[in-house]
Amino acid sequence: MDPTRPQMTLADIARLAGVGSATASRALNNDKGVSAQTRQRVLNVAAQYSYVVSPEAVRLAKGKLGRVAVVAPHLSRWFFGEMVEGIETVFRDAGIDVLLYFVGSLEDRRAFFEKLPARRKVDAVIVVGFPVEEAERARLELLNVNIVAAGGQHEVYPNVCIDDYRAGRQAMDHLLFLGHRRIGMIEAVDLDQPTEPSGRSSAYREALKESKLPLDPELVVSAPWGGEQGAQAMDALLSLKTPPTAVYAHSDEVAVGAMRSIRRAGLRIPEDISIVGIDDHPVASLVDLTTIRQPVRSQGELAAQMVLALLEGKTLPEREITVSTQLIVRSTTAPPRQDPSQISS
Amino acid sequence: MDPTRPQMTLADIARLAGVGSATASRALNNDKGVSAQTRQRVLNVAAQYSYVVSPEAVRLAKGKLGRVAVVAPHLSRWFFGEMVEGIETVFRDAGIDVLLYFVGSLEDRRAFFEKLPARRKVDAVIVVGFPVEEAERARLELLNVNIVAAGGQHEVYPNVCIDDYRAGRQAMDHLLFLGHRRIGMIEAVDLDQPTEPSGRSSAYREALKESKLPLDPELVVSAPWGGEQGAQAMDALLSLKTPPTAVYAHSDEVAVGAMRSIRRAGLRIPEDISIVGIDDHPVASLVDLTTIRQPVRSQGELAAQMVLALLEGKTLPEREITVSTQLIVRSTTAPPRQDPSQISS
DNA sequence: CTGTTAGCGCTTTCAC
DNA sequence: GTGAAAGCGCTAACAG
Repeated sequence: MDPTRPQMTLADIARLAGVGSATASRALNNDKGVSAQTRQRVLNVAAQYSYVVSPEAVRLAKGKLGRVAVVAPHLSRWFFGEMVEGIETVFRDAGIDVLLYFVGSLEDRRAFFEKLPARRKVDAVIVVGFPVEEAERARLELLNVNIVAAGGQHEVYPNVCIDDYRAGRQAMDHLLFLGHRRIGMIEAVDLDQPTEPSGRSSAYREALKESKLPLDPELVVSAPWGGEQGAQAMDALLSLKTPPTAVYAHSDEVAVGAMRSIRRAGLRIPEDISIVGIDDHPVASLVDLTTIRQPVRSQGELAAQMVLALLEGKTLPEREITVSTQLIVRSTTAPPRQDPSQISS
Repeated sequence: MDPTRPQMTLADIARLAGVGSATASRALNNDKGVSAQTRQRVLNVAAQYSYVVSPEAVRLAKGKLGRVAVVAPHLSRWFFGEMVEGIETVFRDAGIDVLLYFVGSLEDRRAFFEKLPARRKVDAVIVVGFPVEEAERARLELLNVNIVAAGGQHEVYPNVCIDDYRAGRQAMDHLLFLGHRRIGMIEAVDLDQPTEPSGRSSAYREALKESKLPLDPELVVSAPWGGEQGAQAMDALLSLKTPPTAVYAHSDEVAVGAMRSIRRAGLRIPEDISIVGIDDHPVASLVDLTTIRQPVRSQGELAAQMVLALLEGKTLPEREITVSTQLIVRSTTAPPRQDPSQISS
């Protein structure tokens, strides 16, 4: 418990084993050029004193850090936690340490890119779930290391993500196929982070256009990620003269919030209103929410593997990996009750 | 992007500024004993080349790591993510780096304590949300650093957590006050981690005893944390000859799963069955779940602050901080419909 | 105030 | 095969 650690040094071990420190080093590192005998002797002594090398010194001496930074704007939300789990697992197995940087607020984020606390501490960085801005990229350059994006698509860096447009279309096409003609959308935005126009939004417009349906602006509302916000957004939709018969939410968390609003308004799901989300968050199956599933943990794993490859000096076979999404039909979607044309006419 | 970073060294800056490296060091570190002029000159040169010190070298030289390890068995679950957010925030503000170790499976956990990857890399470690076992404690000793437990009560290490017994009693007393006499409990266990008997369970027994109610073993079921598991456990409870009129779940996630089972069984909440959870997970308010709220993020912050204090050599005013919990009544609990005495008689 | 000189603990030539 | 010695980049005495 003594913070001032009186650790043994390589030199100690070497002396105890009766060899030079160079030999001790070689023995401990499994380097070749040491007789089996000598090596064993060193190993024994090391074990006896439960000696471990000082990672700091090793790094100083060989110039490699063996560490990577993971930067995430959230940790308590399932998507991000799951992503980080995937990342950590891969790096741990590769013997690389993960330095975690949580940039929850805009302020945190600014501070991170301004101060670059990871400078000279990591061999690479993975940004999780948010698009890096122009100015931030310039700062990141200073790190002079490889950057990979996970879950927040990015043209500039190698990345792994889903096809947001496609996911959105899967959701919309499902609703359209069921016969819905008046569909609302709850766009997710992140108040604490700069948001870029998402394929999830354009999917809505394109789908309507292809179905020759009008784009009614009042059917589109924005809400920060999160259930409560989704609930509020839904309230707005419900207060319209002609509420939608179905709602497409950008995330399950938002969708679940919306469901509460619908129920509180005395309406039934899916009889009166259908709703579909994106993610297949664990809660989705618990509330029987129809959704578009995306594999999150594997996105994290893939991103970490990309970093590993980059670190080994390999060239990535593909700078961009898109993992596929899948419609999961549960019980929050059904055909509209009455012919929507009657409503609008 | 070149992994072989041709960084400038302190010596370079010193030469460029026309001073000795010691002076340069002092200037950069804001140490006193440097004339404003000289300091400015050094600072200018450093800025010009956007120089930053090598943390590795600094640490080697001064023997402090400035890093702490956070060990968590989950990251994708709200409780853990929230906890880590709190921890990270405090350490970041203190200029300390967080090394993240995710020990999701029993195997990971064993490997962590066996290999102690954090050895000589951190000044302290925070274990999040799980009790450290005897044997593991012995291994941890080898790290020779301060250990603090967050969210998983622990008699051995300084820690911050809630009073599980009290939380359980708040839940049980609420149900009893409403008039329930036949109350089921869904105990949470962690299959992937060794579980210790929880105050949340004894609270159930004590509450019944105090109310002079019988302890019916079939009313107690165990389930791993998680909604699906909670749902299954609830199914078991529903299949009893005389199902409970109320259920006390050890966590909200489990409770939400249970709610699905209840609804699928065609029963209404709270008319037919009441249910209460623990946590006040974000989803709780979305499904109007009555629960016992615990402040999670602040537990993380407090734990980190304890570490900070320990690192400064201070003695902790209290080795154990208990944060309080609070009953949040929403709409999943109500008095039982019929006099329970009629059922049991 | 500032420069010189040792290390910090390990890896890595380069001789032996 | 093995050891001696020179760093890796910085900090911390110790002189000036």
